[in-house]
Amino acid sequence: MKWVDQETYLEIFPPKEFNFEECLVFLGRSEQEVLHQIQDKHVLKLLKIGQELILFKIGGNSQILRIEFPSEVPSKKEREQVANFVWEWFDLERDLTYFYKISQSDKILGPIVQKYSGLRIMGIPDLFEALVWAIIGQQINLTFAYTLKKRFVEKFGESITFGGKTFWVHPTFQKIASLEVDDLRDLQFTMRKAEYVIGIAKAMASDELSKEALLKEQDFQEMHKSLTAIRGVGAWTADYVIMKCLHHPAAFPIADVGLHNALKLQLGLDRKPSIEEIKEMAVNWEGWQAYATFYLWRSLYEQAI
DNA sequence: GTCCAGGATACTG
DNA sequence: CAGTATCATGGA
Repeated sequence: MKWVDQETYLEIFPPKEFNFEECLVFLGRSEQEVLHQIQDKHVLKLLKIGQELILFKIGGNSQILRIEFPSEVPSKKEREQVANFVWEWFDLERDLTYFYKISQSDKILGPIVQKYSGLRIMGIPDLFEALVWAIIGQQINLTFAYTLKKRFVEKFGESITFGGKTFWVHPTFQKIASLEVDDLRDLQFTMRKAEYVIGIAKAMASDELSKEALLKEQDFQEMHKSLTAIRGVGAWTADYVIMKCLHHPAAFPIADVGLHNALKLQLGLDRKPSIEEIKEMAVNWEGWQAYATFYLWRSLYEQAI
């Protein structure tokens, strides 16, 4: 991680192939997002480190990210954790050279990689948050998924209010582990989704499930197997979490409806491609399926504007 | 009113 | 073991 602690603010130096504005576009895709806010080309986010709630604001360009603390400057140790979080959130450890190289000769990826050059997979570093978001999003439209997430966060998360705006952190698994199914059904979770989310919270509270343990597995197949062993986590959810939280670039949520729609649009098809057809399109994406998927999602978002 | 949503599981034959 | 029903609600 390349960064400098300037005491009252931080500077982070991303690798090449980075475009802050492209990342901002993705972060700003929903009006209903509650876990960060976009204001005047800056992102504001609240993070809980230990017992402290830390509000920070990111601005920048392709060369540098500058992180400020509008409310209160945290301790040196906390500042380092904020820098670590941002580094992971923007997937800055990843070298995209090879992805861009294989994209050049790819009919599908070529145009979109050029168009959205510098976009990085915006992650969900918190495992519980990643799993909950994936489960909420199963088989419902994204607008409704955001509505459910907002209710969930505002009911069980923590917040601070600063400058007339309220900032939220995602509920902890410790808190959700103590809930009953009806607590989530009240928010219009389905019975099954309520059970899945509470079950996962309990597994994490008892340390049967943790990000550290999953990352130690090192092998993509093993991670996938461990995740799909969890009730409520099928292949799509496992790939989504491996992509957004465990940062494995070969994760491929191939059954994703958004992916299907993006491919249909890019190729001008009159129907969505089949799984088999997608496998053929993706032969040259080997090792980079997660980035291919993320860029295709990005192409879909622009269409919605 | 109809169809489909960033799927997964339980049930059925 | 493969196909089918069910979940539950919103948006187009």
